Amino acid sequence: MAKDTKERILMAALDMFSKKGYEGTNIRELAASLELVKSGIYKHYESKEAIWNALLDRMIAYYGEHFGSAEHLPPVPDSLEDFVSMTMRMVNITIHDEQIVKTRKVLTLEQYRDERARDLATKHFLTGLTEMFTRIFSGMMEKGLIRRDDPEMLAFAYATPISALIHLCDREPEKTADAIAQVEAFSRHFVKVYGEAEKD
Amino acid sequence: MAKDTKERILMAALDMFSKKGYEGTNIRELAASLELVKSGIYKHYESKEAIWNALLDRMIAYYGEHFGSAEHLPPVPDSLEDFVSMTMRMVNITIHDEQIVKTRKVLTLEQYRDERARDLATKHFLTGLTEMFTRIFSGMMEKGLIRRDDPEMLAFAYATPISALIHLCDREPEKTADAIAQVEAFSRHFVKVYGEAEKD
DNA sequence: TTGACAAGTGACCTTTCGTTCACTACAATT
DNA sequence: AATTGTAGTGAACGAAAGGTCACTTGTCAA
Repeated sequence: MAKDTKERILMAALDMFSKKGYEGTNIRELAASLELVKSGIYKHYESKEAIWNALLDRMIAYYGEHFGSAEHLPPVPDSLEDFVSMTMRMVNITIHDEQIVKTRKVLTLEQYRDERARDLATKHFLTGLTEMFTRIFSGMMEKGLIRRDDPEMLAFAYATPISALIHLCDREPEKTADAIAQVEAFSRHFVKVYGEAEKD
Repeated sequence: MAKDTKERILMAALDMFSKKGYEGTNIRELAASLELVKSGIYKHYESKEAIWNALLDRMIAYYGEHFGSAEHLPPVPDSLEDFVSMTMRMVNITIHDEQIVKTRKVLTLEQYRDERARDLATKHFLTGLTEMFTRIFSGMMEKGLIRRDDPEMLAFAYATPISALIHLCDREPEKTADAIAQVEAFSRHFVKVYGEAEKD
C-alpha cells in the first residue's frame, strides 16, 4: 500500500488542478483528500511544482500512447453510417472518461502559464483530432465514400465543430445530452454534404 | 486624476487575470502596476472579489452592447467574396483587439470556477458567433448567394472552426499569421461547398 | 532478532496573501 | 478661513500558503 500513494497523489492532483487550477490548489487539501497529512506528500514529490511536472509528463505520455501512435488509429469506416457511429463512439468516450475530461480542463486552465501545457492543449483541441480525421478522410476518399477534396481541410472542418461541443460539455455538463445530439446532427449534415452519392 | 483610477484598476485587473488567472493575481502586484500601494486599491474596491465581479459586470455589459444587440450585426454580404472579406475583417479585429483577447483569456481561465464567466464563455466561444452567422446565412440564402439549407447548422459549421483558430491565436500568438491564412482558406472552402454557383 | 529503510506524523518555519487602519495631502464646499 | 470628503500612504495583522525536520511506525532482508 506504499508505492501506489505516489500514483494516488498524481490522480488527486489531476482532480484538484482540473477544478481549481494550479494556483488554486493547496497541498494541505490535496493531502487531506488522500487522508494524508501535507508533509506526507513531500515523501513522494519534492514540491508542488514537481507534482505538476510529473502530471504533465504523465499526460504527455498518455497522449502519445493513446492518440499519437498510428496503431491506435480507428479503422477507416466502411460506410457513411459507419463513419457517423464511429464518431459518436469516440465522442462519447472522450466526454465521459473522467480522466480525459480532467486532462482537458487542466490544459485549458494552465495553457497560458506553462509551455508544455500549451503545446499539449493545441494537440488535444486542434491538431490531434485534425490529423486523425485527415487519415480517415483520406481512406474514405480512396474507398469512394466521400468526394475527393483536400482531406486536411475536411478534417479541420469536421474536427473543430466537434471539439467545440466537447468543450461545451466540459464547461456545462448539464448540456451533454443536447451536445451529443448536436454532434450527431452535425455528423449527418457533414456526410450529406461531402458523402459520395450512394443512393438506393 | 481621481475618478479614472477605478477604471485603471479594472483594466490592470483584466490584464493580470488574463495572464495569471484570478488566484494567481495578487493585489500588491496589481497595485504596483498602477504605481499605487496595495491599500490604495481598497479605496476603490472593497475586496479582490469585488474587482472580479465589477470586471465581469463590465465584460457582460460590453458583450451585450457590442455583440448581443441587433443593430451591431454586420450587413448581409452582397457576394461570396464580400462574405469572405467580411469574415477576415471580423477575425482580424477579434484577434488583434487586446481588450477582447484578454477577455477571452479570462473567461477561459475562470469558466469552471465562476458561473457568470461560464455563461459568458459559452456566448463568446459558441452561441454568440453561431447566432450571428445564422442571421447572415439566412440573409445570404434569401439573396441566393448560398444554397438553401438549415442556416443554423451552416452557422455552427462555419463559426466553430473559426473559433478554434481564434483560440489558437490566443494560446500561441506566434502562429497568428498561419491561423489567419487558415481562416481565409477555410472560408473560401466553405463558400465553394455551400455557395450557389455564380460561374462566369 | 536486529537493522535499515520507506512511509507517514505533527510541530514549526518563512513567506505571502488579502485586508485594516490611523494618518497625510489636497481639492472642493461652506 | 474653516471644513469636509476623497485619494493615497505605510505599517501592521491574522490567515493561509509551501516547505522542513525530528520523530514514529511498520515491513522486510540479513
